[in-house]
Amino acid sequence: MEKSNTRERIMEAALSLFSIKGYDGSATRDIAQMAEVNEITLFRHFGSKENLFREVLSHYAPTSMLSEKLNAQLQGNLREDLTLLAHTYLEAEYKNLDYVRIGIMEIPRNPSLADLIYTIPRRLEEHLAEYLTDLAQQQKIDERNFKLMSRMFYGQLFHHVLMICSFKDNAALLQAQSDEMVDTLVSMFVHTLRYTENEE
Amino acid sequence: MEKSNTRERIMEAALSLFSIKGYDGSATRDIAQMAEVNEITLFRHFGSKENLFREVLSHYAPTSMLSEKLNAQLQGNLREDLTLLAHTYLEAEYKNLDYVRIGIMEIPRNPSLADLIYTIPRRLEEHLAEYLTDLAQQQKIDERNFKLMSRMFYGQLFHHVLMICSFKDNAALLQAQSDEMVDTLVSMFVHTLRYTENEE
DNA sequence: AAACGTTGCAAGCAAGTACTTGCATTTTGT
DNA sequence: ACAAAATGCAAGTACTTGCTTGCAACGTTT
Repeated sequence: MEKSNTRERIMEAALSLFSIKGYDGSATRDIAQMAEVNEITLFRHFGSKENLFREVLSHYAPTSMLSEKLNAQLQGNLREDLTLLAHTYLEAEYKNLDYVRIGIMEIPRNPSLADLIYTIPRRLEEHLAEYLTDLAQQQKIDERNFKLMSRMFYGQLFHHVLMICSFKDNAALLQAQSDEMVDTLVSMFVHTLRYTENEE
Repeated sequence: MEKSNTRERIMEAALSLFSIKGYDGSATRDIAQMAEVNEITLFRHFGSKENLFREVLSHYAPTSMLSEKLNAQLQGNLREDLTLLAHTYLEAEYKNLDYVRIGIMEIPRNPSLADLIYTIPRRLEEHLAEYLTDLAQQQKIDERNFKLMSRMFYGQLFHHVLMICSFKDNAALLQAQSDEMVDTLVSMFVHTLRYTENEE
């Protein structure tokens, strides 16, 4: 095996550099050096810097089968389910911090990136909206604008991830407060939807 | 009067270009051209591109006397006050979209920028936390972690602004939904804090 | 051993970058 | 009206950028 991990090393270096210095700020020479590879090898593999950028994005793109996986685990208890959703989302995004930052930086240069970054939240939003609609039909919660509330739910979580991206120094501190934030967020939803916390 | 608005024009052009193409992506030539000024004039005024960048940031930095202004207008009615705070904040940030975008893009290049962008939210967070603490002492609302809740309040609003930055196309649509979002956000706080909506 | 694909090296090109110099021209303040 | 300050123009410097060419070394497969 071992068949040349060169390509992989280049892409990892590119992901890392792009996320720090942005597309324009990252020189192909520096990417190659970071990957411990000759610059020419980079071009032989990817043809152009723009190609490398695109391949990196698509390779590290969030697969987002999340909603399918989640459906199986939801129990019907609003508080527990929302907590599960929140933690699952945060965990997924923590692994993608570099990717998220690249997206945010390069959106103006390539607007279609916006759709890519927000792929996960988007799908999860729809998923949550459907879940809430179900609960409403069972008359367990009040009727509301569930699309909006779902967007707000994941918006709050995304904002938390963004803060961790932005303040790398205090990131540990913010991450430590994640649990309390999730608790509060979930509580707000539970209260607002007037969910009665019974067994069933 | 009229004493040469050249400097001003250059800074406006720089603000605009930086927010679209980022620091590295913006050529001094293009900035000068956009300002309808010779490139040399730019250097005579600012010395270097880096200097120009810094001057633009400090010049368009949010002054943020907001909290002082707001204190006078708060009535003691939680729902109305939160609504006022939210709309005031959103209005202020809408005017600073370029500034916000620059900050987000260039944070990795200059981490101290993070503090700058979040100046407004930070101060408002403290302000809101104090306000809620007051209400709690008057036993009008339940005791909670008000620092955290304040951060979440403005975090939600900031996220909304960020969406408008990112999706320039649907910006109008998102802006139209601002009011409903604020209503829902405020309602969540009112419900969660068990505020009894009486006269006083 | 032969053939092949992968990588490295030295050198360089064309274009773009921030920034400078010297001089002419316009605008402004007094 | 005159001096001073602000701006424009042409040309150019020193550097970086993405990217290419030609050739040699290495490892794997057959």
